Amino acid sequence: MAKIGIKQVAALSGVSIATVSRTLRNPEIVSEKTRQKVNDAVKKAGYKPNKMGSSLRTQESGNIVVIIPDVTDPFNSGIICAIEREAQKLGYSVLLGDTQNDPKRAEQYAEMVEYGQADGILLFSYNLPIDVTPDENGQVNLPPIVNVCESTAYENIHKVMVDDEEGARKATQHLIDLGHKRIAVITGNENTTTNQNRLAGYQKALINAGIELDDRLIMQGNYQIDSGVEQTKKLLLFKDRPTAIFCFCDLMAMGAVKVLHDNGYAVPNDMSVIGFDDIKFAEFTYPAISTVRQPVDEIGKTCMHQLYKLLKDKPAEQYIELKTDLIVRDSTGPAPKG
Amino acid sequence: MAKIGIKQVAALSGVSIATVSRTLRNPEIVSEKTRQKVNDAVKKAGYKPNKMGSSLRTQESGNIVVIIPDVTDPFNSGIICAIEREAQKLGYSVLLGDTQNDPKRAEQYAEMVEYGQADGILLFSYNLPIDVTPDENGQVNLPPIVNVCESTAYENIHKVMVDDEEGARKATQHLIDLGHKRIAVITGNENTTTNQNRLAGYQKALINAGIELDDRLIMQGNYQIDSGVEQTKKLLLFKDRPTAIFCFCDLMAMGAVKVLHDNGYAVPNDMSVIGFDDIKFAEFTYPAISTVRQPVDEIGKTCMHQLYKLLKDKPAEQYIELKTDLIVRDSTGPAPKG
DNA sequence: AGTTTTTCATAAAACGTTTACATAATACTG
DNA sequence: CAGTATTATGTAAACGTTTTATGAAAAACT
Repeated sequence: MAKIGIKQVAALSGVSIATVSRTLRNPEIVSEKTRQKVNDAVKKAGYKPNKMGSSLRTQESGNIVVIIPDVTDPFNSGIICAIEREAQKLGYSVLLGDTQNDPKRAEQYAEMVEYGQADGILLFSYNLPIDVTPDENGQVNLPPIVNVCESTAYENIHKVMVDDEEGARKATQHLIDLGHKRIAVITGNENTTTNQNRLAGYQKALINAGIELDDRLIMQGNYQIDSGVEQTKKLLLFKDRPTAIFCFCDLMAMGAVKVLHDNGYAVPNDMSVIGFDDIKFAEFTYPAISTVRQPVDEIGKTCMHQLYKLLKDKPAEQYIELKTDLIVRDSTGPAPKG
Repeated sequence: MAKIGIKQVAALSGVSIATVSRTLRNPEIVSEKTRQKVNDAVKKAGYKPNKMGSSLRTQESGNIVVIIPDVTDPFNSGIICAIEREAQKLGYSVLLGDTQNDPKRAEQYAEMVEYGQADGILLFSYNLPIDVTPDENGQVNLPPIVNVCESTAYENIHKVMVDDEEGARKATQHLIDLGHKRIAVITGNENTTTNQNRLAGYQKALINAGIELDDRLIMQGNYQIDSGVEQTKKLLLFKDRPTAIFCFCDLMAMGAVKVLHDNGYAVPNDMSVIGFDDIKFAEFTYPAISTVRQPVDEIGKTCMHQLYKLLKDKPAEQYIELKTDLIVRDSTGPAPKG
């Protein structure tokens, strides 16, 4: 069984290969009659246009690569899922670029566009895996790339962000409203912009409420569940324990709740816990975790659309900021008396 | 700035393009001297070989597509992560094929190899998205594909499976050993092979222990967390409640534990719960969930290696079965007296 | 009928590689 | 040193498309 390419289809339908190609890509410019013939032949032969051939010719791979630290994180996998759905609608395939937090790997993935393996990049990271030193003409030539959630220092790049500061402010305010005064945080990785913004939001809320900042209540986590566990343990050792813990992601909140339970604390009666992200299972833990919802589907959809515009040389907003929602569930409650 | 291709590098280093290509792909067959020249030119020009060009010529995309129902499931994302790591080592990129449980999409992803967009398939599904009706010569020509975890009915295909039956048997036996007699299960999607095998394991363990089967204790779940919630609620309505629940995945176990807590049951004192998979956060819930560990990294690694063999026309084992481990944590305990 | 316009199809030239084959250069043999 | 084996390079033909000229045929005007 000889391999069937466009040539075979052309022969079968008695037209030139150019006509076959046109029938498939620009049906409207070929006459009804020949279109029919060609389509029949395509179907009969079971012709599948070779992607590499067309990619080579059009100089478009039809792929995008999403560079993300860890697919295993439920927040990330939620985003990826949303992206993929949207990418497919727009005719793109997604290459997975799980970096495992390794900048080297991020660079390798980013290079995919230089190699023509991908047309654009969706970047979830605060460090830029591409070179932005200007060339002799002072021009930086960026690949189509949109920076999502985590912001790189490089300004001149399209971004889709979440209002982390406001989100954190709302969470903190929620705790304050419940009467909490000693509110600890377990942060994410120190250098991430999400972390910095959330921290700012937390501090602003406290200041705003006239609560003195206490750096001892700022525990350094890393967005991973174990750090939620570790840091909570440390907090419990304090003589003047906090009455509430704001974790910068739900995963750490899960870890916190776990430690609290393990040590006989009731949540929220003895200690309130609030997370961030609203991952899928936040509502299925016990108690259901109060959190700040990030609009995962919207993030995925938006960043893919932004990238699409760049890919198609259409104008795209330089900066888009999405809003969060405070989701109050059962892990936050009034501050214990005394 | 003209685009730099192999031609420019050839010109720059004063050799033919063939030599450049050889220097890059088969350095050993080109003389030390010219190799030097070429490599210098490559570096100076910042040459990045175009993937589409080479793919077209070699008829290899260098991509594999992993077809999986839902990246958002922590078990799945764990696997994907493992696969990706291994794929990279072997020089392959991974295209994400999240089907959202839609067979249509699975077929589309599978077609990627017909279109030359991917070289092989890693399939996590019990229905086959490719056509296996024999041609005129009675031959089926399969793409390079390995079927993982979930088994399709089609025998003549390479598989990497987990011993689900034994895993389920061990879990059930563990409960039996703790004195439980009324052991409910919350199953996965009815048609999946994993589900059938786990069910078989459960039943065999019971029979083996001389415990009468009670179909009312078999609750139909779907591997999603909400179904753990729903089905557990139903179980609690029974006059003769079970004393233990075996959930066919950890997610459903989380749901079960949640419902139990919400309704005032202590786990494991009033009711034991055991899961399956050992997803990353199983140990961080409260109580930490006892479960049957699937060797996620090994699964990912093994199936990728198997696929690699197929891709390189090397002999590959038709069937590989990996073992599970019983992980006893805190959600299972002795059956309540009386 | 002759001219212009429109529509449709073709031939051929890319796209950027790799590689079979041919040739040139070098090393080895007796 | 001629003759042969070996090694290193170059030439040119693929790989499977899309698309730009280009031309032929058909349709629409004088």
